[in-house]
Amino acid sequence: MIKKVLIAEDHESVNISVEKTLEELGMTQTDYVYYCDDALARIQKGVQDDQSYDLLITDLSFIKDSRVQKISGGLELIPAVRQVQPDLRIIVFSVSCIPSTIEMLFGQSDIDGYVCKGRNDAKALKEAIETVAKNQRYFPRHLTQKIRQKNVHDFTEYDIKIITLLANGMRQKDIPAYLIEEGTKPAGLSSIEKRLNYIKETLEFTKNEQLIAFCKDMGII
Amino acid sequence: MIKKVLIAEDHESVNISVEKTLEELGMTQTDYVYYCDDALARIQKGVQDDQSYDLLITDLSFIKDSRVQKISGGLELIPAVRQVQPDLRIIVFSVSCIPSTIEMLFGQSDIDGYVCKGRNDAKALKEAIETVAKNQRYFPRHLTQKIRQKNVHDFTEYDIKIITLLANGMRQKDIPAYLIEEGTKPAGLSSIEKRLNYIKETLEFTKNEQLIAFCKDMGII
DNA sequence: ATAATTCTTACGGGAAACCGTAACTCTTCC
DNA sequence: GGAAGAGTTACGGTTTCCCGTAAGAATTAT
Repeated sequence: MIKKVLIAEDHESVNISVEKTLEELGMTQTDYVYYCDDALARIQKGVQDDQSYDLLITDLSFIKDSRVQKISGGLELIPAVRQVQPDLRIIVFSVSCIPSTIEMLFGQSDIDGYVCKGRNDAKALKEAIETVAKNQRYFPRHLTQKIRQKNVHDFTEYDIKIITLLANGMRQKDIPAYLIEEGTKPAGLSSIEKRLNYIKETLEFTKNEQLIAFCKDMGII
Repeated sequence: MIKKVLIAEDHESVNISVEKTLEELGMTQTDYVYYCDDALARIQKGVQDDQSYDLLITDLSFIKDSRVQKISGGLELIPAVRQVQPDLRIIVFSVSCIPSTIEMLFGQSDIDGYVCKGRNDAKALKEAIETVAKNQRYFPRHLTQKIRQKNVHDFTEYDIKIITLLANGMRQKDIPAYLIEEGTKPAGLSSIEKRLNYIKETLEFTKNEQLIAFCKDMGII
């Protein structure tokens, strides 16, 4: 039974409608926070006071502003929360729809639901909450297909690291030194080239610029 | 006096809270659409039936899906709408917060308000609607400062065209031919290089990849 | 332990991008 | 009409990136 819900979402407008959805489901005991640090603090307090939350609905990306935060986004928040309250149910509510990230969240962080923001997201969120309330997992329908069809490249952490470096303006030839410094392998320039080529080939891209644009669109970086 | 309002916004969850905000302001005659083409059609119909809208609240970026659209986003929708109904009030409600785009919208398209999605966006939107109802313009407060400081490069249409081509995977050396075909000037490779260099220099970027990433972040392309 | 396989790296030729300079064209002003 | 100036383009040298091949290292199997 879900009673106490915490919403972690920086967009007030989204917050409002999530709250409304919860109301419609008869869940009136809702709190909302605009920052990840606040979310973790609330959950910690809930556990301490023996009034722990039943469900966390969280975004992944949070806008940075003047308030400096330890936790910068949902991807960091979720593991932190898991440590504090392992039995908390978690639904992720985000614009980004990257199969590999979603799979990772279900696998590693054991989240209970994922809803992509977009057309019909409110209905989907409602469904998700209802499903999770029944102790089931909610997996975005259209994604089960997407994950099957492997024409979409599955970005590994390594891929994301390289692409991020490029997007930050690092020259390809300088990346090996950086990776060695960081202890990431493989670090050879050829390996990096090869990997980038492979990614571009599978996605039928010709240039790095195109890849960067794609990754930004997909919310991968 | 604002009575009839159209909301063009692809995220259902945002739509719901915008509607709620309008309700709180006593505006119950609201329609909402998830696609730009629908928005234009509704406005056209309103004008024809002599039941035109008083206010349009629109997002800028719309997710592409299976439904093919003529108008892909708010930046195209707004001028099209202006042609159909020049006196319509327009408030843009978007995540992207690029001073030059906002200035352009106020200047060229004569919009009445701009609200950035984020923390407190619902309150800001409410303020904006109230302000516009009083026949005043609503300009995001924190942006007046940002626009003053000109360290941010002002992207021209030409810039955006080139950068978009790069992001689509076109090789730099192939761009001149394309621009000549299109009738855009200057088309020389040197001019393109020079312009890209200038942009990168002012933004203190080193590589095209970085520029693409930046433009995607800012919603410029 | 050795062979086979896979993964990683090094190297080199060629293409593209980068960058400065100089020539060219077009407007503007006298 | 001619000169000055800004804007555009052409060209050449350098760097970086691209891409294929082959050598080397690590892992697994025999």
